[in-house]
Amino acid sequence: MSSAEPNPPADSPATPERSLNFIEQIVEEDLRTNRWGGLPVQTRFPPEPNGYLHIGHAKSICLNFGLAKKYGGKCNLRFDDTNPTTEDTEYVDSIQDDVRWVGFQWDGLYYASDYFDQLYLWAEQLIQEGLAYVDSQSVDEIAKQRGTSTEPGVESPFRNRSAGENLDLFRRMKAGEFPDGAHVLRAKIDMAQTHLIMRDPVLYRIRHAHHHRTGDKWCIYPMYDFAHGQCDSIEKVTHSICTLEFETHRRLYDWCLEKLRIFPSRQYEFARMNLTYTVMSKRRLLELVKGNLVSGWDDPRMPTICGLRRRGYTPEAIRAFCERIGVARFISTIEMAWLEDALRDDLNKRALRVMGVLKPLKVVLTNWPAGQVDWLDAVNNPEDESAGSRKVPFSGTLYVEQDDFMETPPKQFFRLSPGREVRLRYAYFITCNEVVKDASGNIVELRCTYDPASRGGNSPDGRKVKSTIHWVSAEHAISSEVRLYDHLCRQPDPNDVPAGVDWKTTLNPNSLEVIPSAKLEPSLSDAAPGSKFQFERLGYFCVDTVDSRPAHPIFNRAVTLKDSWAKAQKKEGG
RNA sequence: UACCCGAUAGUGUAACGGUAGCACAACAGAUUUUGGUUCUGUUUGUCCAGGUUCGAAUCCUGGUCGGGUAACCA
Repeated sequence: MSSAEPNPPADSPATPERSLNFIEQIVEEDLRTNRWGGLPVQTRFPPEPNGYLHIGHAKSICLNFGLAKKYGGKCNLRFDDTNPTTEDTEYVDSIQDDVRWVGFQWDGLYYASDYFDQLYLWAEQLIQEGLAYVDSQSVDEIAKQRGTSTEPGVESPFRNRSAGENLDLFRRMKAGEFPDGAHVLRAKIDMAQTHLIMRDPVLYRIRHAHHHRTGDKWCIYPMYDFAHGQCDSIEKVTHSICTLEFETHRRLYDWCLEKLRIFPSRQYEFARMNLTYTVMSKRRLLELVKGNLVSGWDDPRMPTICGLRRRGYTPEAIRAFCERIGVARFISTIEMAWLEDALRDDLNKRALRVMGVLKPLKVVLTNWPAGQVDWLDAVNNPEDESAGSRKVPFSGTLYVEQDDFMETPPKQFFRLSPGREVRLRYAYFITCNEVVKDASGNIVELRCTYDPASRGGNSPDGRKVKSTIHWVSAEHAISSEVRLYDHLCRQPDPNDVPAGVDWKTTLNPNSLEVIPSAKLEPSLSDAAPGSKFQFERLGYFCVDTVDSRPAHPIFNRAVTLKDSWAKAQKKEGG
């Protein structure tokens, strides 16, 4: 990870060979040509503290921090807090938590508001040099004069105020002499520019609002365009990476740095991503929270970092995902399967295996010695020998999954059915002899016999079974609430609705299924909040960090296991 | 509409004038005490039309389609 070796040997075990993304190419080119005169690569992650971070931000976090790490540079966390009316410390805290959780530590922690004094001085400088003026028109008037893409704008009648008058007015704006909206400071550029952003953009506006950090010190606040580039410049950011919608702003970004004659940070834009079966915009996420359509920002169905964390995602999986999706200038739609696959890939190697039955079907072993309990060895993780094994209790009354029994099975169904023998994982072969139904014909119990010689799961005579199913001992099982999560939206693109139809109609009504009392093996009774397990043959589950109580864990299903039987069935059913 | 940006298998992403590759998905098979994992194989692609060139995904021209911008938001 050190920058000492610009060209690590090909047999370096560090990271597998991957081609450079376009930003890495730029960085390497800059390094090669010594563009920054020996300055380290400096990046920054610049969230506005007005919402929670989501998986899209994770991409930016991994890019910015990853670049610094890869090239031996530094990355700052900087809050872009220039709009006091929408920002709050609640978000400042959550954002820091999330960045750390994703796995990065910033070099400097800054706020745009740290630089308000300097920014103000720069504004005065521009005024003095005739590059900015105070406009006393209303929002509407200014908007009207901006012109259109085809027609040039018209100059403000206040455009040619003297530097002295501008300075006086600007100082009085700062002093609080005017109400909101009375004046703005504008750059004096060119009202005929084809790039509308350059038609005398607003630099400062009056806002008599309490700021989460500077309190009531200021009543004028710089606009994004008059803050971001300068903040980058102050921090000697070499590569200022942002999303595509800021592309047109780059002209103004450069203009400010050039006119102020300060460190020439460069801005580069990459495409944000979309994820299938979910929404990502702050506005829509807020809609879900405010409308109580989810339980909060950290609802495990949310694509927020805290939601994914609560769901059971790991930082490693998130980072692997971000690495895999790449960086480009084309707005991509990533399949949710990629995210899920990244989690499975990580947890497969690390998660301990346990057995749990979600929808229990009682099995009585008719030849089991009454009252006997057998403690059987179960491997904790076949992918990791060092994870060891545990003892699981077995008795004459068990629960198996309802889905693992069919009275009249199709030919491809290998699991339990009348007259058929299957293996109980790590236990015995059992054969189903009788199906017990209630008055209305529902199957309520299976009566089976077990083969004592098959203890551990192998028959001495070498006979094979086509299937192994999971189970729990009825008298030893604990009952736990299990929450099964599915896609937030029912169609890949929630935006793909007819005009006038609310995207919320695409929400998946079955995105959460609560199982009040699943039957789980007893070792799970004291599972720690946040710990993750593979329930064999079902999926990866995480102990909920919010609602679990000591000795009463609640499990969230993070992701299912791949299930080729379910897939085949689904295909059959159309 | 104007300006800017983009377009490579189903989805992403490489190839930087010289054999279109990789991952995920899909499909088929092998292994398997998880219908998991792992392994092997297969299918599917350069938006269109011209031009330059021995040779074009790549360079040029025109078009098509998609996205962004037109806040006293960031």
